[in-house]
Amino acid sequence: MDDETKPKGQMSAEVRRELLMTAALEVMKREGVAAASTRAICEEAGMPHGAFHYCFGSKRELFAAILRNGLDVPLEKSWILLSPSTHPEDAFRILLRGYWDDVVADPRRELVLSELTNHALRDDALRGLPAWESGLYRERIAKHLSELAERTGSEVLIPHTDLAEMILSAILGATTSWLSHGEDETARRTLDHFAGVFARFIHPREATVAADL
Amino acid sequence: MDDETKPKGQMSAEVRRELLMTAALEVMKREGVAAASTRAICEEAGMPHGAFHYCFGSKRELFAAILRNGLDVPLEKSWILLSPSTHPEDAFRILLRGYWDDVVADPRRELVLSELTNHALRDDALRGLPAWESGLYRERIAKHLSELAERTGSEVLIPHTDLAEMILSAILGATTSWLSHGEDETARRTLDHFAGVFARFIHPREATVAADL
DNA sequence: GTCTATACGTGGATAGAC
DNA sequence: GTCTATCCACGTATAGAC
Repeated sequence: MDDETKPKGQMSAEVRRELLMTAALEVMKREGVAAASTRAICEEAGMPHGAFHYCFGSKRELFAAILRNGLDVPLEKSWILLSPSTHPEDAFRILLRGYWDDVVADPRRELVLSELTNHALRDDALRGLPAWESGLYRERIAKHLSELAERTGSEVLIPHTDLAEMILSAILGATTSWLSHGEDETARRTLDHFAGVFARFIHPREATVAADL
Repeated sequence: MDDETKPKGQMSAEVRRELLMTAALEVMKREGVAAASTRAICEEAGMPHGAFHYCFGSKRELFAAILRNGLDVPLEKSWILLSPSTHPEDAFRILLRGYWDDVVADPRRELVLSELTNHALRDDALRGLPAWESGLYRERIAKHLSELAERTGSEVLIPHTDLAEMILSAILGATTSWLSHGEDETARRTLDHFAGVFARFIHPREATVAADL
């Protein structure tokens, strides 16, 4: 039962940091980022309040750790679902629906993501993290677009990063809007519309060109 | 100079409420919603702290008043710019660029809008306001779409509210993404791409149909 | 390393003087 | 109506006992 060699309820600061981070996210989802005080987080983690400050130098460090860890892995899973034979028309629909499944599976998470991003943007020491994360996602999507185009022998009509940013914006916007109005069906329909739109940016390459191989 | 009949620095509670609301927005833009304490707001407005609680019963009431007042008037101005002869192709570009001009004219405002919405979503007494505002905007856009279609003798290929929601999502998403990465050119390009996309949902009606009139 | 106790500031809200 | 003084809960962070 005891996978630690330490005598009592002792555990490495490393483990404690993990516990505090997950506890923090739990509190944030339940009561909001503003309510996630160091006291509330420690209580959630079952630790005394004093534990906090020998795991993290300050609350800001905890925020930085959470943001750096990456909160969501948008789309990453769903790209894998695409088989080489998948039509671009269907590809984006599968992709956005996969994303939406993740959202409805844990809706509060999206609100936390927005709150955390806003929080970071207001803090000089954290302001860089949203930009970094945003760029990371865009690059990933752009890379997947290249692979998709190559696999299906198609070409993307605009720069890959442009389409990636559009996809990111559409996802983000539909989700944000849904947080406000709460209409599941509307969000689903909006994403489906966008899927159709994005597919039109993927154009099958001429057969004659393919023959060059 | 004195447009008040009251003897001293006296002013109606009505006026004070207005002053507090604008002061609150000022503080929020400068330091964030979280930093907008009743004390900070009163200081900004040049009032003593005690003034707050005979203008608003609670801080929540101030938030409700601000949210109900409507923070942004998205697109509303720009629709007017469209002349009857404007091609749908150009219409959306004019529209989204007009929106973006407003954003860059006062960038902090968008961050505040996001913060305020998140705040409201966490408060049982305020949760309804974002939904109400969201629905209002969608309706307005849908109405303008109808007018645009009628004026140009075109038809919209999907339900007007569907396209309205897409426009709203695209705007919201592009703005939110821009708040993170801060790249003005990227945002502008993204919105232009979306403008082109939306135009394809507007289809000129058959000349033969128009002849029916 | 671990945790208790505490320091110190700030928040929203109110009582009561003017 | 207007404002001062104050209450009390809660925030981050630290000092120091174990």
